Amino acid sequence: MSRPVEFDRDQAVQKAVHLFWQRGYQATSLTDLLDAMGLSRSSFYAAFGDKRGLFVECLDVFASRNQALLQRARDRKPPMAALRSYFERNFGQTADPDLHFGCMLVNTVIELAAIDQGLCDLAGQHLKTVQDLFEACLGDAGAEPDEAKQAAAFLMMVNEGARVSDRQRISIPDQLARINTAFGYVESSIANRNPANAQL
Amino acid sequence: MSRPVEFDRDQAVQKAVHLFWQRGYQATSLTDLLDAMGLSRSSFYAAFGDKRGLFVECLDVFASRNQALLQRARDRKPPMAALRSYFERNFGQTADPDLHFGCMLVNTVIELAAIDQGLCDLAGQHLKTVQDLFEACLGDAGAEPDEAKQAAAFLMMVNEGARVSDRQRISIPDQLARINTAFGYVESSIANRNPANAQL
DNA sequence: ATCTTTCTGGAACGGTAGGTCCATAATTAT
DNA sequence: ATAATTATGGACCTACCGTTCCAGAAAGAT
Repeated sequence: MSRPVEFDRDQAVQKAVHLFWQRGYQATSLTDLLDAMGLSRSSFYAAFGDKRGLFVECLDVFASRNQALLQRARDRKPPMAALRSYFERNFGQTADPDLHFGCMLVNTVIELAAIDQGLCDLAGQHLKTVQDLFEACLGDAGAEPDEAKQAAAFLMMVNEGARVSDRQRISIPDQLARINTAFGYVESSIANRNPANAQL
Repeated sequence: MSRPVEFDRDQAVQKAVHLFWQRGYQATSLTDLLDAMGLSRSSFYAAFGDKRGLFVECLDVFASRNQALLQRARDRKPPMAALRSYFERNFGQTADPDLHFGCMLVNTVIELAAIDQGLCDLAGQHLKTVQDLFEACLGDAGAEPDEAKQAAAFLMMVNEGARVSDRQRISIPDQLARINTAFGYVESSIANRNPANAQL
C-alpha cells in the first residue's frame, strides 16, 4: 500500500527510556531524543504524538521491565532473596560504574510533582504496583497479611530512599550495607512473630 | 553615599527558596522568581549574580534551617523523640494540606544528578551533615559508635524515601505508619543490644 | 540645590525550546 | 510504468529561556 516505516520502534523507545531515565523529562530536549533515536522530527511526531506522549510510553516500558525483573526473581528464588535481588540490582553488578540513574519512576515523581501531576501520578501508580509485588513476596515468606502490607509499605520507602542514594554515587558497599540493615530488620521481625519460619 | 537597596534581601531569598523547593531548579523561570521576589531583572542580577548563584544560596538557606530544626529538637527532647520529630515534620502538622514539597535537598539530588553535578554534590553534602546529626542523636540514645553509624545511614535512606513518598501525596496516616515502622526497627535493635536502655 | 553614586524598570539580545508544515523520496498495488 | 499512499528531511514558526544593557529615578553628601 505505501512506504513502510524505516526505524525499529521498540529500539527507538529503548533509547528514549535510557535518555529520560538518565536526564529526566525537562532536561531531555527533542533534539537529544532525535539524535539518540535516529529519526527525524516528522517521523517522531507521526509515531509518538509529542514529547509527553513518548514519555508516557517510556514510563510504561520502564515499569513493566522493572516488574518483570522482580517477578522473574520471585519465580526462581526464595521470596526474601528475590526481594533482596530487586533492591541490589544496579548496585555493583553492572558493568558501567557511571550507571547511577536511580529509578526512573522515583526520578519522575520528584521532578514532576509540581509540574505535571498526570505524569507524577502515573509513575506513582507504577510504584504502587511494585509495592503490591513486595507484599506478595512477603506473603510468600510467611508474613501475616497485615504484617505483609505494613512491611511492603516500609520496603517501598526504603526502595525510594535507596534510589535517591544511588543518584548520589554513594559507594557500593555502603549502599549494600544500608539495604542489608533494612532487610535484617524486616526478616527478624517476620521470624520473631512466626518462629516456625526460621529460614526464609 | 548613594541610593539604598529597596528590597529585603533575606525575605526575597525566602520567597525563592519556596519556589525552588516546590518546582525545582529547571521549572522555575527567572520570571517566576522576579514576580515572587518582587524585584526587577537588573536588581536581581546585581544582587545574586545569576539564577544558579541564587539557587546555591537557597540550598544553603534551606539546609541550615533544616539542620537548625533538628538541632533544636535535640536540645529539647529525648534523642529518639527528636529524631522522630524530624521525620514527622511536614506530615500532618502543617496548616496547608497541599504543602507536599518533600525535601529540597533530595529533590535537587534527583533533578540535577545528570545535569549539574556541582549542585547535586552540594545538596548531597548538606544531606551528609544531617546524617551526621542523626548519628549524634543515636549516640545520645545509647547506641554504640558503629551501631550509630550504621543506623544513621539507614535512617538517611529512610528519610530520602519518606520525602519521595511525601511528593506523591501519600496519606498522612500511611506516611506516619511507615516512619513508625522504621523507628520501631531501629529502637528495638538498640534496646536489644543494650538492654540497659529500655526506654530511649 | 547640585553632584555623585547606586539602584531600578524595561527594552533588547542571542539561543533554544517544542511543534508544524511541505516538498520530496520511497514503496506497494495495479 | 504509473498512480496512490505514506515516511522522511529540513526549513520554519512562535514562544520563552537566561542574560545584558542603558536611560532615568532616587537618595546621600556637600
